[in-house]
Amino acid sequence: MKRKQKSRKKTRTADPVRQRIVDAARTHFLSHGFRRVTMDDLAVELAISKKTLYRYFPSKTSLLEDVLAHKFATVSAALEEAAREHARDFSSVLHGLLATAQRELDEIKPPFVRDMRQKAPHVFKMVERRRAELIQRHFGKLFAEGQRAGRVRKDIPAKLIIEILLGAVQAIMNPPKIEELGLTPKGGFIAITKVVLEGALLPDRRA
Amino acid sequence: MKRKQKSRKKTRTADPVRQRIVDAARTHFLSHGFRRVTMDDLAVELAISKKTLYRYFPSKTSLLEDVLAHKFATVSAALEEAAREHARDFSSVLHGLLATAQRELDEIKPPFVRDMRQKAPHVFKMVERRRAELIQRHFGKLFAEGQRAGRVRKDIPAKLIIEILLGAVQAIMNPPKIEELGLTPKGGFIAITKVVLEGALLPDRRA
DNA sequence: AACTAATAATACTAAATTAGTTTCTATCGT
DNA sequence: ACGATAGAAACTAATTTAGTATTATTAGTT
Repeated sequence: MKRKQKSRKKTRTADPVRQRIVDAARTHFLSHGFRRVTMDDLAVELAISKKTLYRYFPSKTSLLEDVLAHKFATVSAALEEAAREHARDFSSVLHGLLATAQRELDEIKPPFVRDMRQKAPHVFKMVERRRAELIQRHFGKLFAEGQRAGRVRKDIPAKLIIEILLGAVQAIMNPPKIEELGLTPKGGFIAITKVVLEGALLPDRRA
Repeated sequence: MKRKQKSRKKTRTADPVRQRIVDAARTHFLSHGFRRVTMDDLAVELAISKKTLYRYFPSKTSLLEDVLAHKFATVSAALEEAAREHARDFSSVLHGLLATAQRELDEIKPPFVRDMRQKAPHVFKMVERRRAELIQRHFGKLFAEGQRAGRVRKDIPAKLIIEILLGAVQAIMNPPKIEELGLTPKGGFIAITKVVLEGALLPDRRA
């Protein structure tokens, strides 16, 4: 009898041990890749036994699935929160969304992407798809409104403008570049959004 | 006879392929650890065959040795250069040395240290020893002069003051903390050196 | 064209590592 | 004391990896 019958509604997400495992796995998977992180490593780092690890997750793969699900949920919530918090005007919301996206996406390092692309193409596709959905949902709405309000040019797909912004942020907002350019993190965002927005925005007709 | 003619004064170390290998290995070893970087990974990344890799280095261990030797040489040269460049006054030199040390030491991430400590204790000891030598050589001289000149208090070992400084830099000068504190990288250094120096320096008697 | 030297690509092997299981023992709340 | 849980460690089967050998290709030289 392996199954626990007592509390079947033991909320999957609220178990603190489970949460600790997912957190540690997320950190290491995303920064070092899936292959490179062993279950033994995780157990040692968490100071739990492998047995306990496997009590919470039947396999390494299932742990990865939970990590990804959790990560997407976190990012989506953070983007929503950012939009709500900065809901003053277009560029304010955009700024908040970009900063949040950068902060969250920065955790995903090349080794992880390489691992997924190479050894789990279906997972890779899924990640790409969900990334696109997230962008569409959180940025797309903003830009669609901007276009309706005549604040954003319509001759270039909003999706493309968004990717240009994200690409610029990804390229600039890393420590060496920041230092090289003598910026603060905040200053970097301001500069990027200023540059791209003043290229992307139509002249304000209210003036 | 076919021979490289480009720089004859460096015939021993100037092989560009060898240099590329050491560079890539350094980056990956120091950031992900020794275990987690495979020779196949390196070969693929460098777009060379394993055969070529093993033509330049007889074993993975020998590659590690070269990486470490090269790293120490680089750090030492960078510190010398920093001291020369900022050779105006005590705090200017110190500032330059700290910034350089931070930049160079930041490449060495926990997984590498863990690997060395766990699987190659003698290498770990060697690294620690050479680190201490470097610090002694580059910082020690500066502080000894400072003490002779009556600019640095003598009742606390210079070595300890230096480690306090380095510890503070290590603790503060990472992106999350920098952002959390709303600093620029440069501003962080200025704040740290100011705080610690004004605690470490005797009042200037010329006034 | 033939020769030489270097290398990419690939396949291979022996050794090491790892995902997942099992056994044994200790702890803890009831 | 009981029953469930967890740590520690040994274990196994499957995978991975360091290092080697083979072959084919390229480029320069004679």
